[in-house]
Amino acid sequence: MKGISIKDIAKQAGVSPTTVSFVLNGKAKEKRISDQVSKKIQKIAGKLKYKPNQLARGLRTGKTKTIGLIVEDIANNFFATLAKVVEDEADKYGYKVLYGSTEDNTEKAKGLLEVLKYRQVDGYIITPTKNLDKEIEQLQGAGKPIVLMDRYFPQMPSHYVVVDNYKGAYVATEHLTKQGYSKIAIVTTTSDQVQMKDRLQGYNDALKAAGITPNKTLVKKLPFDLDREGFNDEIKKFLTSVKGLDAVFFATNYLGIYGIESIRSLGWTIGKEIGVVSFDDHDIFRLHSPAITCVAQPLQQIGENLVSILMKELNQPTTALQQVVLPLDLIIRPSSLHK
Amino acid sequence: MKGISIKDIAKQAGVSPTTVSFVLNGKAKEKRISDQVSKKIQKIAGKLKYKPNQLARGLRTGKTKTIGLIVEDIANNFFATLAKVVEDEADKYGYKVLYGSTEDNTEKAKGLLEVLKYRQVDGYIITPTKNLDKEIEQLQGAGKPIVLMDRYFPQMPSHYVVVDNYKGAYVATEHLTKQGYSKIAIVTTTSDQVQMKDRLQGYNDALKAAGITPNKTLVKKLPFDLDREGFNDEIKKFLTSVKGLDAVFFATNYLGIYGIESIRSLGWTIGKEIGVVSFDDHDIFRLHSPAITCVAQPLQQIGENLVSILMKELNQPTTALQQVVLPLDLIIRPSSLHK
DNA sequence: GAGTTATGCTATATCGATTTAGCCCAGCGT
DNA sequence: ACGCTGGGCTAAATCGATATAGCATAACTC
Repeated sequence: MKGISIKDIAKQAGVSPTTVSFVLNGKAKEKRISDQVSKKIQKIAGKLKYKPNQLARGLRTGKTKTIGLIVEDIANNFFATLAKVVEDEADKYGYKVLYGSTEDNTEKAKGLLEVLKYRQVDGYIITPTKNLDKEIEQLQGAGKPIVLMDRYFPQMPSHYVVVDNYKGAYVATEHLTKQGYSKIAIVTTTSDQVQMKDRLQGYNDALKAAGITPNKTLVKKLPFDLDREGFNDEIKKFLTSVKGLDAVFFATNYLGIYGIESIRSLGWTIGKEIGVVSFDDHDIFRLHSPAITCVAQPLQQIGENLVSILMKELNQPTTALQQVVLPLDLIIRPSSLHK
Repeated sequence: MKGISIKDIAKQAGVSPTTVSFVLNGKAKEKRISDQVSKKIQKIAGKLKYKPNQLARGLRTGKTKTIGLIVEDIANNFFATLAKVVEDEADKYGYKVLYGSTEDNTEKAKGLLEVLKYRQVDGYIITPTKNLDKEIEQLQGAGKPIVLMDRYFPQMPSHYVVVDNYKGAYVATEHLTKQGYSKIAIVTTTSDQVQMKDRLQGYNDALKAAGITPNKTLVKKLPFDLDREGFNDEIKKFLTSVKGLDAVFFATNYLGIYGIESIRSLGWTIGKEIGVVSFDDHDIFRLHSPAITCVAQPLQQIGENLVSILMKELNQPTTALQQVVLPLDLIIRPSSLHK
């Protein structure tokens, strides 16, 4: 039970494998194969349910019809949902997806790139970790299409699809100031990559615009690799250390989730004693009591853009960089309204 | 920049590609290659960072070191987390994973199997949809190792890893009865696959054991393909239609999530007016106020078992069926304590 | 009717690895 | 000196598809 090959069809049709290949690749006209033979081959191929062996084809053509998707953490709701969008979109073009999670670890990311490379994926969608620019440039140099997501390297030209992190954070913070909150903290990551920098900058600028002077003691940066308890401990320690704190902005969805948990275990009432806003939407934020205000990312759009750019590059590489910055939505909920 | 091939190494070492292949595949001794040559080849391969082209190797050997993972919905927390475990475990054996979501749709599942088949994956981990048994049997007949997860076909022999759904549902329901709830509804899916049947059976039997007669008007079955609004409408309609209802058991995590949302939009207080228990744990259940009692699945264990069984079958196919039923944990939280 | 062009198809090399069959040489026995 | 054994290595076939070069035969030109 090894599957039908092009030879089987050739034999049945009484022609050469070459002819079969031409016909099945739509080159019948171009290669001057008669309609008669052409139809006969089509019919036999249909009857035998012939599917070309992708390995053989890939070996010969160098195209595997596979794309590599590298995310931070596939178990995270944001990336999982995005992965599904990417998978669905890629499928429309006949591409399959190989995934991998970096856990925000550059060594793991390098390993993933290595594996995907020798599996000959045609193109990459990458959520880069810090310092991954060297490897990415190498791949680009090798002519592999790459689209970055969620973040990019400002000093390195590349295609990317990101969201307007600066404005998202600005609007979220501005919303808090307008609600009357004035001692507003931010809990963010230690990452100094562009997306987090922008969010911090948006937060700072919104404060200034409201006449509030940003204060370093109101900024807490946490590493990615803590466990749940670690996050909760750090957040609690931080929140209790700030005197007069009346609101917090969590800069990622997982920080928001840990943040809620921490605040609750401190016995504080969200929306009363402390205003809360988080980056990224999540079922939890919608269902929490009170529901949590957030800056939602347009997942469907991000995924569509990623795949469509990659496909364009796969089919007709251009020199023009495609850089998409999508707008964010502030979804206002009770967690930030009761000052 | 096409990557190093075995020929490049052969040329540099002044030997034939055959020799290189033998050495790099650990057959040096067996094929009587001298230590001298062997070491030289190793060294050159290391220096050039040689990675075998998986396509070529796959074409020749029929092994792609890739497994196909078919889940119900990769965007669902349960499957996403499991996917990550599977990915990590598979990686330990040098395998990569190709994913796909069925959306509980048999046609989509068939399509996925088709694609994975002609991508020559070595083995499959499948969350089967209804009526997928024919296709699965065919694959088994073709000698492809398959491990089913989450559910299986009772009439069809196969390897599988599932949880003790019957007992899980039994314990959850029993817990409710012990807390004094007596009019206990269940919201489950229309699926008549074994996992849902078992859960329903566990629910029914626990009621009987508590001296309560199961009542069909307390059972609501919903299809998979509703949207959020559809689920909420149906659940609300159902819950309000039952007179004297004092508790609900939601048979999957997404039903639990929609259920919470529905109950809240009805203005009922969970844990007071209505007891709630759900299958599967989820951050939402932990963080909800009140937190939701649930039957948690051992994700790590499930993933480890799936991969280890598959690897065993890949390396030394046996006739012995490996069927693992893992125990579940009832995590008691306030949503079911205040009768 | 010799030379040219078009038509319709095929033989063969190729992608990069693995695998089978077997060559060549040295050493040994008799 | 002849045959035999075993050590050390390689040529060539193979996996399945695609790409290149080219071979017949028919048709057309003048």
